[in-house]
Amino acid sequence: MSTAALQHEALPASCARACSGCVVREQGICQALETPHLATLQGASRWRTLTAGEAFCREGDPVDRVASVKSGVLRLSRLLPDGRRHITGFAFPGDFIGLTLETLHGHTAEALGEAMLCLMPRRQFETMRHDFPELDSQLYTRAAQELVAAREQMLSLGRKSAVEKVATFLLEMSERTQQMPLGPCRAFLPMTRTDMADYLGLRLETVSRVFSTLRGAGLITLVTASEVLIHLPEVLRDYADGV
Amino acid sequence: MSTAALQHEALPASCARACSGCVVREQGICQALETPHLATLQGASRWRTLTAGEAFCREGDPVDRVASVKSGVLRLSRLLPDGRRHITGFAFPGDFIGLTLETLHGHTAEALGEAMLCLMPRRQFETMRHDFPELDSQLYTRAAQELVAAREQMLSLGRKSAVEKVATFLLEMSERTQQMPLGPCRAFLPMTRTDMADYLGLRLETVSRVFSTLRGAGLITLVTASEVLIHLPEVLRDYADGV
DNA sequence: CGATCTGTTGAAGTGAGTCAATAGTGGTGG
DNA sequence: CCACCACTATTGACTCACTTCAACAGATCG
Repeated sequence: MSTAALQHEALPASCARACSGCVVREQGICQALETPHLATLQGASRWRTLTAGEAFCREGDPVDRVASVKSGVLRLSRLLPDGRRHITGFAFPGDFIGLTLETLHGHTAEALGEAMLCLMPRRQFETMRHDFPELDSQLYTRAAQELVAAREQMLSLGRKSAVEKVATFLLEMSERTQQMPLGPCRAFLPMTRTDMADYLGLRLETVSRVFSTLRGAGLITLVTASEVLIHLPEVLRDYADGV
Repeated sequence: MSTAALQHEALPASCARACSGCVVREQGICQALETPHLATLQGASRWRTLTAGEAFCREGDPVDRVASVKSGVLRLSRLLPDGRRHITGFAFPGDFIGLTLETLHGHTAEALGEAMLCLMPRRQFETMRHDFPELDSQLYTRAAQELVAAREQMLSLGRKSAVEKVATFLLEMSERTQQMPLGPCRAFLPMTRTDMADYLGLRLETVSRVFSTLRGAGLITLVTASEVLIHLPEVLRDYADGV
């Protein structure tokens, strides 16, 4: 995944529309389709750009389109009646929205910055699943991965301290956004402190305090509020596991 | 699901072994297979009885068999290095173990009481997935459901109070174990207070205190420590959602 | 350059945790 | 049949990690 895709720098116009040249072709669920079938996919899909904060869907909306993230990042959230919010996850380029087969959206999906989606009507999605059974195999694999990630997050939410949660989160974000495997480990944080808090089951002040603690311990440096250098990933890993 | 299956009363010998007469045929993933294919399934699968506390697999074990729960209940848990435990979920009759396609088990699966599993070697499972693509469709559907449940649990772990967590849990257990839709709502709790606590991100003392609170509020009665009558399910629902 | 949003830090409060004592419950064998 | 033991659940008193409330500091932008 490129920094360009993450931060939604304009995609080259030359590859626009063509599924064969799609920037997330390798990561997307559409990778399951043989090249000859891409024409079908291409005919069924449309692009849409979301501005910062704009919602692709809201909790309770009927699911009439599924989507693949081409660039940018979305936050997936749920609300309790009194307004408490929980962020279930973040959708990065290559991630698929609509995996859960619900008829009503279980989550609100909002763009953190500018983002681009590749959309397909749900009806057409179901038709393609029917016509190309290899899609279900791909969707299953993806759902299984999401399930593993969800359970990892449950462990964090249920049994980890604030420091452990934030350390875990930084390593997770570093894995999902890193483009330079060598050199100092870097994490790009496209979300606010409130978003992180709602993802980790903490308050924004607590997240901020933990950042300061980790900074004080020499484990990280905040280049900007949304970019972190991880100096000692192994030690941070120990923090994350409570060692 | 019958009380017999939940509590693992002996299954009738007459239907033993035959997939066509399997007690969880309607719930299991094998429902995707047409009756003529059941012979293949039957040849590949074996039964195994677990005694109370016995493990089907431990975290880190290689996944060399997948399993379908025929009777009894299993707890699926993970450990942090210092011994803190989190229970990710409970597997009831009809549930499938091995959905996540990992090569190493991410969880320990232990029987709460006596339990019976229908086992299949992983290799054979992969062969069947290849030979019968409709299985992947079924597995995908199941994984999608599990994902929805996992995200619901994340909301609970991340943003709900102790009372809300326990109320949510009681309603969930009532749904999964109830056999009498009419009359007073009943929940069977085959796990200990410690198990509930490790599932909800609480301590066993807190779970116990919340039970007393709900009892005091007239919402529930504890018939035994592991059987609850829910007198006012709608009010309990409000408690669960923090209303 | 002021307005607004986001992030940081401090001081005080609280929900759940910890430690500890007691009370049920179920199984075993004398 | 009941006395005993081991295990599980309940309840109380005290503590603490995280929250809440509040003030302030940076960043971003029209």
